[in-house]
Amino acid sequence: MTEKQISILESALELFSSKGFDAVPTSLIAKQAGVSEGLIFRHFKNKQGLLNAIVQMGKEKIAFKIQLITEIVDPQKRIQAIMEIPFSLETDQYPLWRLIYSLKWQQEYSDDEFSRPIKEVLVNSLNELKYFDADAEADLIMSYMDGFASTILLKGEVVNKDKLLHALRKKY
Amino acid sequence: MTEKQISILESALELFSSKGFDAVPTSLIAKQAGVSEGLIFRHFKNKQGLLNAIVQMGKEKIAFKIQLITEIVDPQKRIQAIMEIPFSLETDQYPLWRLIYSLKWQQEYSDDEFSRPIKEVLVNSLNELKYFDADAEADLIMSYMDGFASTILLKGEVVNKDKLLHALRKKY
Amino acid sequence: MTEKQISILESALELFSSKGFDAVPTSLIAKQAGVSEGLIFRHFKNKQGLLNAIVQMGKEKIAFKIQLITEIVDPQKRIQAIMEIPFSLETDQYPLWRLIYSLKWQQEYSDDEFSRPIKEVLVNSLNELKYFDADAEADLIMSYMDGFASTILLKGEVVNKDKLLHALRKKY
Amino acid sequence: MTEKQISILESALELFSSKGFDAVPTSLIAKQAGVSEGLIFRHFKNKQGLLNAIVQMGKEKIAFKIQLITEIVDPQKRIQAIMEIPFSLETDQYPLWRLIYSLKWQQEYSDDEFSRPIKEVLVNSLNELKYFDADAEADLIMSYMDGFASTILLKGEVVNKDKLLHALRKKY
DNA sequence: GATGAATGAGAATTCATTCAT
DNA sequence: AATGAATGAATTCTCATTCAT
Repeated sequence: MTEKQISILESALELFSSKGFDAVPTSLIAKQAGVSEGLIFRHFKNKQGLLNAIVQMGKEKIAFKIQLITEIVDPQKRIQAIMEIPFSLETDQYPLWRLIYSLKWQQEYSDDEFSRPIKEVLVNSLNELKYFDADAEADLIMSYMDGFASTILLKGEVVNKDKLLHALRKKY
Repeated sequence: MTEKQISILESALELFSSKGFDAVPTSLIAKQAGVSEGLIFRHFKNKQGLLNAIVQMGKEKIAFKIQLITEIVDPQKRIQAIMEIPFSLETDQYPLWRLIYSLKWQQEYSDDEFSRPIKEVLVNSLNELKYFDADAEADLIMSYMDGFASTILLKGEVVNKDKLLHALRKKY
Repeated sequence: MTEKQISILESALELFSSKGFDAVPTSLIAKQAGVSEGLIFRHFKNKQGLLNAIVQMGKEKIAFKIQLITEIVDPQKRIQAIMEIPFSLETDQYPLWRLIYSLKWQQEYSDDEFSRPIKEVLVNSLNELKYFDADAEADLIMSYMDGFASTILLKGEVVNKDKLLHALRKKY
Repeated sequence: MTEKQISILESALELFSSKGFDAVPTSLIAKQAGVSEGLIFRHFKNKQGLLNAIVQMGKEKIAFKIQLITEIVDPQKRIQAIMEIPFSLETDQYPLWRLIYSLKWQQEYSDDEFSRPIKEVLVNSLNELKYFDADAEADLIMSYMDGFASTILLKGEVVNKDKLLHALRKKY
């Protein structure tokens, strides 16, 4: 990937995640990336292709994170690691996650490839722990996660993350 | 409000909530509402005005719901009622809530007028219960709520709401 | 003519003369006249009909002015009276004249019915005075008149009318 | 400036000057210029921007003309040169001048940047000639000019320009 | 006579995308 | 690879006009 390709991806991610895919003209992406308008189409075929590329990168990053978690032997600790993902995100990863969360709400672009691998780990871990209804329990945990993630991604530094994390640990 | 105005609002809500504000052309709204496109602008000034009208109605509906909850005397029960809002939504209210949740992710349209009154009730109730850090605790509860709401609104009938609710009651 | 008809005509004249016929929506005329939008069309058939009505009134006012001037016996004095028309306009007549002058520049609406009767008086008077080329001389005088009229109508109180008039009298 | 930009400017000038700015749709300009409608907006931002570009070019042409006149040493001759500007216009410059004169009558677009430099030259020249009230005298001369210009631009070949010019020279 | 809701044609403007260079 | 001029299809919005009441 050339420097300009990366620049396009970064600008697009930034803009898509703050304004929404449909609200961002490709011309603005090009401008912010410091490239010509045509270049986006040479590299990514069309606007949707640009989104796909970003989403693909996102999936890989998540897969990597999940991979690490899978290696934890204790299922209890594995589950906890999953739940604490939202708290472990670096600020520079926020745009990607914000984009992923915002796309959920749009029929057209929605895609559960993001949550599926996470849920799998949870179900497996819960089964190891002999939970009766692992699937429903996994949904519950994923709900908590989504709630925390939303709070953190949207309120940013306004919310007291440590307090939230502390409460979460006590409750769970 | 004339019949056609209502029809426009309903179609717009339906479409905005499933595809996203920016992805819906006014021509489609008009078509679905069975009115001329010009009528949208006569009644709501512009597309944003149409969104505002929907959002305003939403705020009023929420205010009403909150009002009822405020009348619960036992603070513990009041908090529980708040947390269980996502579970008590009628299916025909889903579009409004989906729209509200999706707008959160768009800088341009985001507006915390929805969550503020809810948080207020929580903070007041927690104070009555002499919680040490009512504000952070309220944020925590709101996180749970958001998580459940997202799950219910997005997965709809796929997820086992009773199971979730049961789990929630046990945990909290 | 009802009060509302007059109100429509006045608002339309005011608006057409300051912004130009094509730049004024009928809705604005209705609003400013304090009547419903539909009423304009009931009374004047269409927007063009409204302009025609104003223009017709204008022609009548001018015809009246010319009539008075025709009654002057001395051809020299008659010519002078013509030339001084721009200086004798009441401020409340400015909008009508501004409209007439602005329409001149639009092919579509241009119409020399305004200047023709004036030129006729001039040519007749010049013939009485045995001018060699009365037609060309009339054009010259009309040019002066147009120049003064433009200056007065556009600069309004900014320009020193007495000074202009004095100069005109001396020169001619 | 590309060929197409020039073509747009020429078509727009032609159309604006004959029908008036507000009476000309951009689609017509594009058609006449042989370009896509979108191109107008790419190059000139919006319809007003197109007008501005034309007006700007006009100002530069006038500035050039004035510059030449400024170089005349004899103030008497300088004034005469100014007065005779309307007579010295080439037919292909008529559209520009017609546009300028028609815009005068529209509040929204009116702009005295056209007349100001001309008046300045006049005032300076009259001061050199020790005129008592140079400013009022300049207004007078500008009135003459405007009158002749209107006549020439609107009547075109119908009017006998030589005769007018001859009369003007004799009178002044 | 008067209202104002409603229409539909068209106007300005945007924007993804193509293409010659 | 990269540019930026150009396109054309949509999109938002305007406005003269009609019509039921």
